[in-house]
Amino acid sequence: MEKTAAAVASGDKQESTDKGQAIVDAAARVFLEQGYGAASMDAIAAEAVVSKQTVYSHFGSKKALFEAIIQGKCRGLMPPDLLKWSAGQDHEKILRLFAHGFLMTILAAPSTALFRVVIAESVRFPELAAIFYRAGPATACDYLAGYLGKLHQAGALSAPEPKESAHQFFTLLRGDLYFRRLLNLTPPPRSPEVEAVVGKAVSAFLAAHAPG
Amino acid sequence: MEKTAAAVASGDKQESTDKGQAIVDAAARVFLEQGYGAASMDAIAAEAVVSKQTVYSHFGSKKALFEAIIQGKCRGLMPPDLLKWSAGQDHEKILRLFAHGFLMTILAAPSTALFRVVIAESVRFPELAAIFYRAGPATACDYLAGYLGKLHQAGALSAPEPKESAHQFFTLLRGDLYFRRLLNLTPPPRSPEVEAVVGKAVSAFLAAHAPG
DNA sequence: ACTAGACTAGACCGTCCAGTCCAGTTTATA
DNA sequence: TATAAACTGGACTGGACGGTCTAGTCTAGT
Repeated sequence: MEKTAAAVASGDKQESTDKGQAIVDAAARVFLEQGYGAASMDAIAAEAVVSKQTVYSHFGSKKALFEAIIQGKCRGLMPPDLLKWSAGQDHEKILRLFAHGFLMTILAAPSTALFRVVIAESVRFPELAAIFYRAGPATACDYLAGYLGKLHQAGALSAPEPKESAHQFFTLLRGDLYFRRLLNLTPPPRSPEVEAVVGKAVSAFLAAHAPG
Repeated sequence: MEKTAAAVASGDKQESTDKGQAIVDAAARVFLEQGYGAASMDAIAAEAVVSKQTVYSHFGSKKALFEAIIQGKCRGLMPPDLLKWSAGQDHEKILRLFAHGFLMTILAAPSTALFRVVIAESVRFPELAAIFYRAGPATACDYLAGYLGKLHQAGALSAPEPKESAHQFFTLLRGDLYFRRLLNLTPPPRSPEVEAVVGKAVSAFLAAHAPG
């Protein structure tokens, strides 16, 4: 019972037990694949190879389980190493590398599945949408804005409002390919296709931020 | 019975009868508000002030009704007059006007509601996602590409690949505001906020397409 | 050996929903 | 006015689902 209460109260805690982790994994799979409404607790229990009662012991309700899963997935949205770059290098190259990693991440199946579910449930679960935004786009934007601010000070490019510029950078990356991906009209792209998008986006961004 | 068969066979036909139209309107409201799964046929019948049997006489099943509604909504996605512009004017001003109208349309409640539902059901109803894409983004893109092609020939800006450029224009418009709107984190914006987005987007676009 | 607590399998309850059926009523047309 | 079609309203079926309950098993610590 201790575990139950703890898990329900603070979704932050990692489910340490085998069963708990199995439930989390299974629920993530089922929810991201089928959405909140279509996912059944029976299906999740079966997927976790666990009795339904065990699911309810760990997470008191379908809603609580869903919120815990989505919050957990949001936490892992942005790979932290993606935003590490050393100063004093060719900034165009760095931007390209960063953009490539970012796009490959958000175009991959897990990210799009999560995004679709969050959008679909943004009316029923407004907090989850906010958590998603903060953990994903907002975080990435903050990091990039810091870097752009340094570039601006160094005179490498003109970005007097780094946050605005960072938003525009990500906006350029979320182009038609991302749009079609969201609508499930195209499978996760390979690196070369992403490279093409990155090239055009970075060029346009630098053109719009030419120094002087 | 004639109407029934016809309506089911070809979703293209307009529901001309009062009841038929009432069902279409009600279903659109309920589906866009609640999504496919959460919408019940009883609720739709009640909303249309019609018996459930009448709903089933016009549209044979929930799936058929949903597809007809979404297809109909997609058809009206892009206001046709939005893309009419006369030649020989200040092209920056024209682009701004066009962008403003486009953004106001896609940020309004009906468009975002439709988009959310289409994304949510893009796995269960892949054809609907394709129809949406063709009727909305693809159509708008084609029109703009035509205009950009003329501007390129006239030397007003450099757009050797008008379709690519058109995509980039729309991409710039679908910025952070659009993103937050999708996630239901912000209400439909007023004209001034949209104007600010348009200003930055058009500036960046023109900078990246400077002639010569 | 005893005990506490996690776990299982599955029956079970109440609810909701897609879709059917039907007896009776309205409406338009000939 | 006669007739056919559209429509109504509500009962009904069959099944799914969220959530609860119970009887009993397994395991670890004492």
